[in-house]
Amino acid sequence: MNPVLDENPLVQSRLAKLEQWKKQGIYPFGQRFERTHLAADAEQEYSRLEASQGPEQAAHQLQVALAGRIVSFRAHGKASFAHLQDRSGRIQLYGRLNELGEQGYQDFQKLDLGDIIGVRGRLFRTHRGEITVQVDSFQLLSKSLRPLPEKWHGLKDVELRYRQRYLDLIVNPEVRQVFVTRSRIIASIREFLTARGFLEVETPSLHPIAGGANARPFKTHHNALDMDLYLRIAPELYLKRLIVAGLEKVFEIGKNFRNEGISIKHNPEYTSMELYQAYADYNDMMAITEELMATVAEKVRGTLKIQYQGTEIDLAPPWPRVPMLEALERYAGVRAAMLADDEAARSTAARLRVDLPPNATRGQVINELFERFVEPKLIQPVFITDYPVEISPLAKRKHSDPSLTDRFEPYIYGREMANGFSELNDPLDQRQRFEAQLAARQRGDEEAHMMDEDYLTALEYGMPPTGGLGIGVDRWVMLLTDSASIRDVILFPHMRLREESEGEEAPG
RNA sequence: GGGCCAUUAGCUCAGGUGGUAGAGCACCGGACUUUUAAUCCGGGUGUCCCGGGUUCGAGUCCCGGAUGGCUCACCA
Repeated sequence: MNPVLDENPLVQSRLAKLEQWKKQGIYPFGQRFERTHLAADAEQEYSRLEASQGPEQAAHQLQVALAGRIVSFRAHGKASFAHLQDRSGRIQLYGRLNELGEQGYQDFQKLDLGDIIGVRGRLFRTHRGEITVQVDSFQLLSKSLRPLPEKWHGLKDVELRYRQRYLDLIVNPEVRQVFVTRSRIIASIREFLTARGFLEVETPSLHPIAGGANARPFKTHHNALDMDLYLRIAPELYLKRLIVAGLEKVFEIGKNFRNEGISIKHNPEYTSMELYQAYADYNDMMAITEELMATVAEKVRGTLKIQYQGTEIDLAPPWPRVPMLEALERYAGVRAAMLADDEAARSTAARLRVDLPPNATRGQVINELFERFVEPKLIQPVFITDYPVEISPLAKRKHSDPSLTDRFEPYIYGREMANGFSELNDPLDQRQRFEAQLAARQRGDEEAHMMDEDYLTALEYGMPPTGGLGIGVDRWVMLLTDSASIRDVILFPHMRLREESEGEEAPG
């Protein structure tokens, strides 16, 4: 990434060619070009022609106009081969002196890897069997001034791949495939939900109060209003206002922003899908979760048995439902009796050498023990249910045990994939929960909720019993594209700013 | 933020114990009208991440810093 364009000799030679084109009266950053085919369509149509008319008859019959980037070039004296890449793939070009003429062929040889051209020609099949465009004419549509990464090894440097994703996408076809799959996943989600009567909505990203999740927000400022705002950490509380409004079935796919660490599983901005359904509960949400995830997997992978990082995951519903306390006993040997109250829970944690704040509640202990001992073991899809009320400030209490909630999270490959519950619609209980969160905040928990009076007002008008669900789309895409890092499924993952090369920091 | 590792040509990478920087691709010049990682002949194009230090001499050793990867902590 040399900011000074003309220092690099490779760039120098391309700039020289640029001048040559200009001298010939050809502006090297051209106009629109009318294509007749994409590379893949041209190949397909030619194959059909061969099948119907026979290979000899088909040759040089099909006229095409294609456009794309030159990604390989093999000169053979008075004839040259190249590959042209467009969004559908690559097709070979064959340019000869015979068709192009003296000047045309000279120009053809002046092309550099990376140049973007439009070609017109006729298809034929070479001796080696590759469908190829015999180029009759071409025009330079955009001159490339920088050399592309290596053609055989591609671009490996992870930092360059993320920082200059366009290069990654040009030279690494499997990367392009990941993002095509990502797009298909999101399209499938929309299709699935709209077919079931859900309304897609868009709620604000700038929140006066960051709510709907336990997370640290980014802060920003509105100048004209002279008002601090937060980038949303979840759309939840706005979507539930829409349930109060009577929209009944809504969903939103969008970005959340969390001011927290970056890791293989975390990007500061990430995509979530949240849905809310009036008159439903968390059992309905589990059903919709497994059905949605299975349907999308089937659509993009063609199977419910997918490979992830060498492990087979079977997404076929129904997935088992296991209450959290039961999971703790089954996977960690911790019985519910050992977690009877705050005191007992803390001493159990101490015995298991799990560090917790001295005033940790029973719910926090349960959550901590679960994450530590159970989560990594949940490889095949499973719903963990009945989360402690202390860590679920927006979920409805269980009828049978008010210390727990009607909440679930599906786990796959040891990862939390989603979060859903029967929504708390009792405004009085909700106020108490917020107050408990405020108390936690005062004790230094920066991720605890803020008081949201406006949301409470909405609840006070009456919200129907509602099931809600949030899915982390990026992690889902990781699973379905067998990607190890969240950065491999985000086009431009967050990267630190490069240090300016001038030595601005004081020596010693 | 802590720990470990990495950073050498446009790209992919080599460079025991300190002694004038290398290969493949790409690029430049030449040959070649069905090649495909084309081939053949000739050419190395460099801020060895940055800044100090040790040394007669540093890509290599020491210190500090930057960026990235993995990992731990926090989170989805």
